[in-house]
Amino acid sequence: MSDAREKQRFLQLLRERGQRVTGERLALFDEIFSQHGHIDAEELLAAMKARGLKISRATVYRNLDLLVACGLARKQRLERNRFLYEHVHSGQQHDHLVCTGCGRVVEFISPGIAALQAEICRAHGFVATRHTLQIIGLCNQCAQQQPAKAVPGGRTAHV
Amino acid sequence: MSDAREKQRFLQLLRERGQRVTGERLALFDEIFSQHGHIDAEELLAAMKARGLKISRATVYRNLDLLVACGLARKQRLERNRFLYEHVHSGQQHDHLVCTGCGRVVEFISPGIAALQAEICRAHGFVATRHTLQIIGLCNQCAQQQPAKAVPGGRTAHV
DNA sequence: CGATCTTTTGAGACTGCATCTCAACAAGAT
DNA sequence: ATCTTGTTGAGATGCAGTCTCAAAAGATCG
Repeated sequence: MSDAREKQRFLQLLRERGQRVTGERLALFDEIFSQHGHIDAEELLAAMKARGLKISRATVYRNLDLLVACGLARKQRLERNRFLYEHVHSGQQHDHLVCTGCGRVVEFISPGIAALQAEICRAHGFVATRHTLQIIGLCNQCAQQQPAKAVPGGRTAHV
Repeated sequence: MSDAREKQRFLQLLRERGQRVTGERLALFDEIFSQHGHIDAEELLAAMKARGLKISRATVYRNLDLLVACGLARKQRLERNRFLYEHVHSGQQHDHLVCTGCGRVVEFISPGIAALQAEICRAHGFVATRHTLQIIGLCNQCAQQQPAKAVPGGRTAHV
């Protein structure tokens, strides 16, 4: 766990901002940094309650936003109706492959795409603060299970 | 207006699917194809009501999804809490620069990025059906108005 | 054209995620 | 220990989107 470093930074940022170090904040920090990947606010809330912590929904949402504001977490809207949060590791911004079959989310990093993005911004005089890139489709396994991916025709569900 | 061609296609698709050609569907089609850019469902509903059409929220949502299923429109989740819809022009998939200052959305196309994405999918054995790429930041004008973009520090709003 | 069958619509209830409210609480300063 | 002020919790509220079901309107056929 090299989270200690991040935690120090968190405490420091709180002090700089004149904000308080509360049990809830530390617990939330621990929870999100113990997660290996992405998690949404409701899951986080449930996980914390499951391990006996008393914390309210409002506090979870508030402090997730706080972590984001501190640059310690990232908030992304993926498919469907939810934000996903993930703790920031080493400042590397990455992008996502989202499988519509199993819901799995795989990260990837592409310096080439990043470079092209920078170029596009330059061309438009646009000052980027961040970006989100998701490639939606089927992962290896799911693609094999549904080989004949017919046109979503007929009177079947409107996805 | 080269929408006539698209409209024929829409009518044809409806028949193929055994679905009905209703006044509401045609009206919605006209509305979204008369829009030059992106629009969300609520705006669309409001716009249609404003011009005296009687149509319900449920119908708007249902038929937007239908247009998407027909490949005539695209649905994207951008920032904040809304889906944006846009009619598909010439099948060109494009990406978006989203200005947090004025809310403007500018489209761009980058074959280079598309190629890199394809490569990434290949490397992961991922079968992509689509993607969304947004670059969030400040457009030319807004960037000049807020030159000293300080760190979002202090006790100001948690964005 | 009118009867019939089936899809579609509309109004409003409902859902789920997220935010807001405000009194009670607790962290940090003195 | 006390005081000040940021923070919390419970529930209300907001909002986008979905669902329900009876009524209305396409399509089909005689």
